[in-house]
Amino acid sequence: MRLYNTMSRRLEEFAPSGDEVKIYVCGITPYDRAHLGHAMSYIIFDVLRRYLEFLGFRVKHVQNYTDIEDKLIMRANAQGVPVSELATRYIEEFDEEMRELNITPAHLFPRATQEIPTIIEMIEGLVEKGHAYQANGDVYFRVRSKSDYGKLSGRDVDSMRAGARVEPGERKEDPADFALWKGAKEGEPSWESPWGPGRPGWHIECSAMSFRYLGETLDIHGGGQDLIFPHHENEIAQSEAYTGTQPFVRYWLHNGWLTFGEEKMSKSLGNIITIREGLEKYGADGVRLFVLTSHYRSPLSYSEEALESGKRAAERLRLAATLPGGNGPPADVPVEAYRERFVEAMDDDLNTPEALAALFDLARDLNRARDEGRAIEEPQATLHELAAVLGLTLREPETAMGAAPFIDLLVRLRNDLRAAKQFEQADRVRAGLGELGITLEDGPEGTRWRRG
RNA sequence: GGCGACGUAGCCAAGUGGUUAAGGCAGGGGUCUGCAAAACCCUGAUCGGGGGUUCGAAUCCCCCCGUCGCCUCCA
Repeated sequence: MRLYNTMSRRLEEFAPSGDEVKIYVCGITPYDRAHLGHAMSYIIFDVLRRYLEFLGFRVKHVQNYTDIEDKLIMRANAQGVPVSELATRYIEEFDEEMRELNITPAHLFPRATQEIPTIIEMIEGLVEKGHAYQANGDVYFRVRSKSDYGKLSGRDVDSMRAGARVEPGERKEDPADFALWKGAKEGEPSWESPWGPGRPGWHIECSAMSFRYLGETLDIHGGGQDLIFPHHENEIAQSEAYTGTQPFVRYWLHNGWLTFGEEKMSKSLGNIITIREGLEKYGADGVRLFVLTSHYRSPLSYSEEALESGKRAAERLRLAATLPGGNGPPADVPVEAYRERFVEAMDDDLNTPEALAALFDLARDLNRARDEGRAIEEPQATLHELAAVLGLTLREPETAMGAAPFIDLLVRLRNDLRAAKQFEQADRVRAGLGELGITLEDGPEGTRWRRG
C-alpha cells in the first residue's frame, strides 16, 4: 500500500517497522460538541485502520483526549463547573457518537490529566539535555536547540519570528519557543511539579502518551491538516529531543478540511454542523458515504445536498446488499475482479472514491442478476465484506421498530384493498405511511416496507 | 510576506501523458407496476482562461483569473 507522507511530501510504500502497526491519532480537546469535521477525520483514520487489518496487519491504535487546555479551562469557569466534569461530559458524548458512526474504538484512550507523571518525566529529561528551560514557573522548549525544527511543516525558525506570539509575562528566550509546562494561575487546575504547581502545555501530552504506549517510534501518526503546525511540529521536536531517536514518526498522515461554503468548518467560526445532527438526518452510513466519496487529503465541502446524496447512495448499496435474490442459477458476477479493483484503489493512498465506484458497479451487476431471478448470495457477501472495510454496515437504522407490527397491519389492510381493486383507498394508506417516513415497495413476493 | 492546496457535467467527486474522462446524487426517456417505489436499460462534460512542450495533455511547463488553508485556538 502506498501512503502520502506529509514529511517527505510523496507517496511511499507502507511497511510497518515491527510485527504490529503502531498508530497514534490525535484526539479531541473536549470543550464543546464535536462536529462533522471531527467525524470526517475519525472516519478516515477508521478506514485506514480497517483496511490495514483487512490486509492482515496487526494494529495497535492509540487516541488521546487532551482534557486540560486553555479553552477547556475558560469554558469550565464560565459555566462554573470543574474542568474535569466538563471534559468528561463531552468525552462521553463523543464516545457515543463515535460508536454510532461505527468507528472502531482505539485500543487505548489515554487522557492528558492521567499522564502527568510521564509528562513531568519527559519535561525533566528535556531540561536536563538543554532542550528546555524554566522561566517564572513555566517551562519552554528551546526551539533553536534542535537544528531540524520545522522539517514537517517546511518552515524555519527565522522566518517565523515575526509572526510568533509572546504573551505578556512570558520569559521566552525566543518568540518561537513553546510552553511545555505552564505555571498555575488563579482558578486553574494544577499539579505539583519540580517547577511548582502548574499544568502541561498543549503539545507535550501527545509526546508523552505516544511514548508511553507505543514507544519511541510510531509507524503512523494522523490528524487534521491544521495540526501540522504547530502541534505535530512540536511533538517531533519534543519526542526526538527526549528520546534521541529518529524518526519519531515514520508516516505522517493528514486529512483535508471540511469546509462550509467557502470557509473551514470550525468551532471558532461558529459554522458547525454537529455529528449528532448529521447522524440523525443522514444516518451513519450516509455520513460515511459523504466523507468517503472524496479523497481524504482533499478539502470536502459541506452541503445538505451532498449529505443527502450520501444518504441516498448508502440506501442504494444497502438495498443491493440485502434484498433477496431468486432461486435461479447463481449469478456469474466477477466478484474477484471487483475485489481486486477495490484493493487496488485502497492501496493507492486510500482512494476511497475509486473503491466506492467499484462497490457501486458491483451493486449494479448484482441488481441485474437479481432482476434475472438468479441467486445472488455470493456477490452480496462480497459487497458486505468490502463495504465493511469502509465501515459501512448497510443496515437499516434501528429506529421505530416498535411501530413495525402496526405498519405490517396497515400493509395487510392495503393489500386487501388492492386485491379488491380499491386502489384509491389503497393509495391513501401508502401516502399516509409515506408522510410518516415509510416507503412501500410492491414486488412479486409481496409488499415490503422501509424507512426513508 | 513565507509555506501549501484547489478550480473536471446542475451538485458532490475520481482520473495526473495515450482505449468511448470513473462513481454517486439530481434531471429526462423507457421496461416492470393497477399506479407508485425499488431495480434495470438509454441519456449529459473536452476538463477556470491563454500560450507552450509532445506524434499525443484534463494530466508536463509558463502566464493570467478565481477560491481556500496554515504561519502557535482548531480534526
